[in-house]
Amino acid sequence: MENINEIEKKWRDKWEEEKIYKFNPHASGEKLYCLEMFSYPSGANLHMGHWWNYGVTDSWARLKRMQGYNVFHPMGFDAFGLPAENYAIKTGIHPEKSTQQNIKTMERQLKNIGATYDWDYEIDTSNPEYYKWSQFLFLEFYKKGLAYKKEAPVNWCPSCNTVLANEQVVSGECERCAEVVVRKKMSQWFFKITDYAEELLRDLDNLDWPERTKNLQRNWIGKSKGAYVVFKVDGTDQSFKVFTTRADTLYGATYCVLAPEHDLVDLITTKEQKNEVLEYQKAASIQSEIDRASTAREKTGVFTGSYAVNPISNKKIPIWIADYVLATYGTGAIMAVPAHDQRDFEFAKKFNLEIIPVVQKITGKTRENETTKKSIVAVVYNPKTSKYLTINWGNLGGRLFIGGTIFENETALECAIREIKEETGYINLKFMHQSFPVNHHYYAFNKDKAYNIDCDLVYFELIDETKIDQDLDSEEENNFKVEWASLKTILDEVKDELHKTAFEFREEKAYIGDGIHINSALINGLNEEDAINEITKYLEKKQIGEGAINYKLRDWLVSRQRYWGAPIPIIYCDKCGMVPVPDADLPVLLPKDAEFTPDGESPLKKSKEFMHVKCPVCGEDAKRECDTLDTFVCSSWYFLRYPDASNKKEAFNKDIINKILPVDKYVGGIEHAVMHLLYARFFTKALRDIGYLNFDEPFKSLVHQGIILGSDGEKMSKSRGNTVTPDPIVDEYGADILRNYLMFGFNYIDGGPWTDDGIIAINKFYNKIERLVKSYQDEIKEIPELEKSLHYTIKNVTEDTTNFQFNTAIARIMEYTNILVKYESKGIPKYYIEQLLLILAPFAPHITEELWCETLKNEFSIHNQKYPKYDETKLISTSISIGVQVNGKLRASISITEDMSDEEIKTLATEEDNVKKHLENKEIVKIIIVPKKIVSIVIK
RNA sequence: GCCCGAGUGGCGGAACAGGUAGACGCACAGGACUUAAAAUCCUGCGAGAUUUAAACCUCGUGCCGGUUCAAGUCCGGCCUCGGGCACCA
Repeated sequence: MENINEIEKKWRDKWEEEKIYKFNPHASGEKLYCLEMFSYPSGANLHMGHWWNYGVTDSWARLKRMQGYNVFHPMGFDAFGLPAENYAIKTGIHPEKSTQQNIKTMERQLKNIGATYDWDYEIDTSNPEYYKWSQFLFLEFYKKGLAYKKEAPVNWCPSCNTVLANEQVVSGECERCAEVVVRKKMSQWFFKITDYAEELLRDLDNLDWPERTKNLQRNWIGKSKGAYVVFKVDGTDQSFKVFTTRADTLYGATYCVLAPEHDLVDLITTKEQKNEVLEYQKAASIQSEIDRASTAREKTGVFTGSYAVNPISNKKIPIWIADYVLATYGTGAIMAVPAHDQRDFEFAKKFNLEIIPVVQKITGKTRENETTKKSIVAVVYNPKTSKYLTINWGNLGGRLFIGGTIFENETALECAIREIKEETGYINLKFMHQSFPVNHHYYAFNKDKAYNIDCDLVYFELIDETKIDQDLDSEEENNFKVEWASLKTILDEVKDELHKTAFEFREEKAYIGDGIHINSALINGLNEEDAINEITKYLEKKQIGEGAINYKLRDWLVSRQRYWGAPIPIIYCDKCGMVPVPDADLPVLLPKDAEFTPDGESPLKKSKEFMHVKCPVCGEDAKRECDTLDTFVCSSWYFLRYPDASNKKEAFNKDIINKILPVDKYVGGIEHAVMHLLYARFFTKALRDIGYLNFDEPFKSLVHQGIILGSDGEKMSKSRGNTVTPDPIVDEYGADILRNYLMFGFNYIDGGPWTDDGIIAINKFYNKIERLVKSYQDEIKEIPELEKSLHYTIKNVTEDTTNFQFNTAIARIMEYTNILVKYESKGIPKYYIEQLLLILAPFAPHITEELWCETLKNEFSIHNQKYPKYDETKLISTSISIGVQVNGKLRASISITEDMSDEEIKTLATEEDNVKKHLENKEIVKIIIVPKKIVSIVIK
């Protein structure tokens, strides 16, 4: 289109002037709250991601709007945050100034998209009118005990000079700047999100959210079921609680481990161990999270000198401290069961602690009247050839390792050596280790006997090939071959469950599977589930433990040592202690004169005027809290403010928001899965409980747009130099063309690498439409082909757009357009042109408005028209082409009518030349007719 | 290690509930119009065999197997890539 930029501007001005997108809460039509995640007002122009998120979702909202929904579609800015502050440090320009400038720029840019936002509801989280209410809600939480201050080990980002929430630490690095996070003990503000762990988890089930996002949250909340067990410290009054998911293994707990930060450590460490313990604690405290969390690292730890008492076996067991136990999960202390936990196993091996197996793996099937005996399976490895010694029994039992029955007065090891010698002749063996025994059940056909055997697994390495004669009995003599087998051969050919287990256990490790309990007086013979129940019952009866649930989710750390955020409205008074700022004194304004020097201290602390305050209770001199709120706090409730954005008396009016919320469609990136999206859910639930809201979830339906990558398939970034800016495209082709290209060229959920190729195609498509519109005829005439195609198009475009499948929606419009082209020379009745424009209106708001008003001379505005509806009866075709399969292979296609009987269809299908050919000399077994889909003929 | 998601032409991507794989478009090739080019329009376009040509045939949705008249789609076992969590007791 000529002068596209002018045309687009003309209509945007007109829309604004006529206020056609003004939201009226009282208008008729079902309410529909469509929201895109708001963005940070960066100084630069909009990037492709903004167009992708905002432009495309706007088309969705437009379609709903034309369908008669009363759509609420606001926009605003998440304006607090580090970039503005860092910019201030660099340039000396105050964050407020740069932020306001950026917001101006961005508003202008956003308007160029041509979206349906009602700017009267705009939000700026850095505006005192807004953050006053962020502070108010903080105090509401404080008054309900949902906000508290606590000294705790917290995540510190040395580059951002502030603490971070757990959610903002990504693989041990700062989410924002990728600096390695360190652990610091500090007094900080938290929100009690953990109170809602269970509800946050449970309510996920009923949300119309992408499954993977729900999974991310489930994972993050990390529920696990288990039990608390109390351990007494031997010879003292002290005791400590541990959390375990395997209470059934309590008899196997041979030591305990406390986190180095555990409060009890100082109290129970003996004099002799004091130095070592202190040193270890110090070393642990300066470690980065990455180092500490590495599973690859060798286990370290120190003995405290004290002993605990195993509450069920009453055995004295040593108490150690080790950094593989985390202070922040469970109780910060564990009972160690080295036989059945890999970490404990590694630790016990290294420090020579006792290992007692209490769960025995079962292989084979149990039968009645079993004879018990003891036996071994021996695995011999030849390191020179990397092969294992096996016996190939052929049809009698396949490939096995060496097995045999233990004689009286013989140990498992002796038995293994004897059997290897007898069966294979090898005598120079190095004993490696013996693993936990297995309980094996089998039936011997030759003896007609069932066995229940206790089987020890013994492992050797071959020293050399020295061999003596085998000592075989007559039965064995001709029935097996001794063979060295490779790893692959063993994995392929050893089928026996016991021998497979023997091979699996060749590496020394803990056995974490199910089985029957042994060495466990109360629960011997039980499986894991029953044993856990029994032990939990026992603990509860004796009042030394109880069933319990634990979550990985930690409380949300909300205070930040930065300037550009909402000040935390708390006052510290020597006399009265911690005092909330009275509601009437809100907002606590950010001081203009703060210094931003990033030295780890809160900048607000340096403003004397700010810090100094009179205590609201006693009137004495007091000090303000100098930390600010995490920007995620401000973005956790913005969707509640939008519908009542200019309310000066309250954060939001209950009646208004309970009508417009929850958000019906929320669109934004998946990167917020366990930050914003989790926090917002928490806020909603907390505010519901405080009495403000009557709904449980903020976002009923959620869509994540994929990511538009650079043409190299990598994420767009300045440093990679692969960014594509929208501006030149908008200048050349206009906003509608860019929006449509984004919709058509990618799957919205997937995104993908950018290419320029398709833009010209979309431009051509709209040129074609412009030409078609100009060729309209005033006559009124129904053209059956167009009629059918039109309704098919309406149906598909409506459905696909509703599902965010814009690419296929546009494909269907292209099909309709291609059919219109066929009629171009004959002249197309105006009706079919109008319908085309109406269908297109949500996708190309400017172009369709221009053609609607200027070319067709219709009344302004196309966007106030009703979206076309399809008529099911128009979709019925006189004839349908369906396939004919013979034995599953497509052989022909036939044309049928809706009213044809099955018999007629059969006749038609079998008389098709090519079908006939395939039926020659064959017998028809059956013919399956799937209505309107396919005919399938089965022959013999 | 655990939990997700994805693998379809040269490319972006379609295929709704197991029913004619490759819609729509890009790129490419051929043609029409034109003095010429652009624009536009028409035709072809998964691979292979055969053929003067067409019909037609075989193979084909990461790999191996299974269920079914029929599998991109369902089931079992892998491979590769991407994402999340990760010493969570």
